[in-house]
Amino acid sequence: MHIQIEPASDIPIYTQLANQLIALIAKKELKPNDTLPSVRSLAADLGVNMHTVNKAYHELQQKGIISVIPKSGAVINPIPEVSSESSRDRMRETLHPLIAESIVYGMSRDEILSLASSLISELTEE
Amino acid sequence: MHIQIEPASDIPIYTQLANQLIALIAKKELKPNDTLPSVRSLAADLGVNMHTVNKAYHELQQKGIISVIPKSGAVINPIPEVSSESSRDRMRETLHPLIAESIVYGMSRDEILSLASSLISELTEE
DNA sequence: ATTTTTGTTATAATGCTTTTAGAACAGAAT
DNA sequence: ATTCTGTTCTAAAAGCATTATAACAAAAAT
Repeated sequence: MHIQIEPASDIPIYTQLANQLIALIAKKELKPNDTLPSVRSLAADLGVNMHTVNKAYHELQQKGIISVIPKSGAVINPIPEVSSESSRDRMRETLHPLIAESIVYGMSRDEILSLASSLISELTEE
Repeated sequence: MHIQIEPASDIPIYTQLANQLIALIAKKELKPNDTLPSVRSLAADLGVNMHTVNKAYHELQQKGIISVIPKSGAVINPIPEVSSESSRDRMRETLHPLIAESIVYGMSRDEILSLASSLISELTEE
């Protein structure tokens, strides 16, 4: 499972890990019902602490993306057929400051939408 | 200047402040060449420390959005006619994990693009 | 059935970030 | 000449991120 952690990044390790797992799920390289590596083995692979991996898993669980089953392991949840309103609301709040920043950088509506479209393609057709 | 800080948020105060200033600039409620309040007066208005406001200002300066002039004040820079490649690259990197998350939540391409479009409208026509 | 592996929990230590506070400085603005 | 400005310094408190050990009980593997 191609995961790369940059210890010197200003993004916390557990967030880097969660983000890359989300990308793998979006790309369907990880599919619903697949099991994730145990926190101990993945921590060993990445050269980080068990608790750091555990924190990433629980962040994903809190977002409803995986289920952590005590004493057993972590399983990827099905991707909803239709997104929930709470998910959409959350994404709107998260996206808001980034869209504002793009505008302030001089990006046009089309430029922003093309960027988003390009990222969607990269994450679904790659 | 309608700025609202939530001290209990998990988003740092200086980031909340920077985000809201960026939104005000995107909405053209703050225009190029406008001066921002002094760090002391804004800190007093918001009930936070001078250094917290100063940190927000310097984050905006590092992003090229304002210029902090020593012993004088902070001024809003012009919005570039055309966005720089480095800005676009940075936004792409920042947007990547959020688009992935949206996909995993079951949002369709159109749903994501509509959300982005709606946020752009909200930030430019409001 | 026994051993291994699993997630959970607890404690502890370290370093970094965030926030606040107070003070002093020198240049700009009034 | 006075006030206001951003800058710099020191200091402290609180929280977060990361690592390290260790122990526990249940699931999985043998």
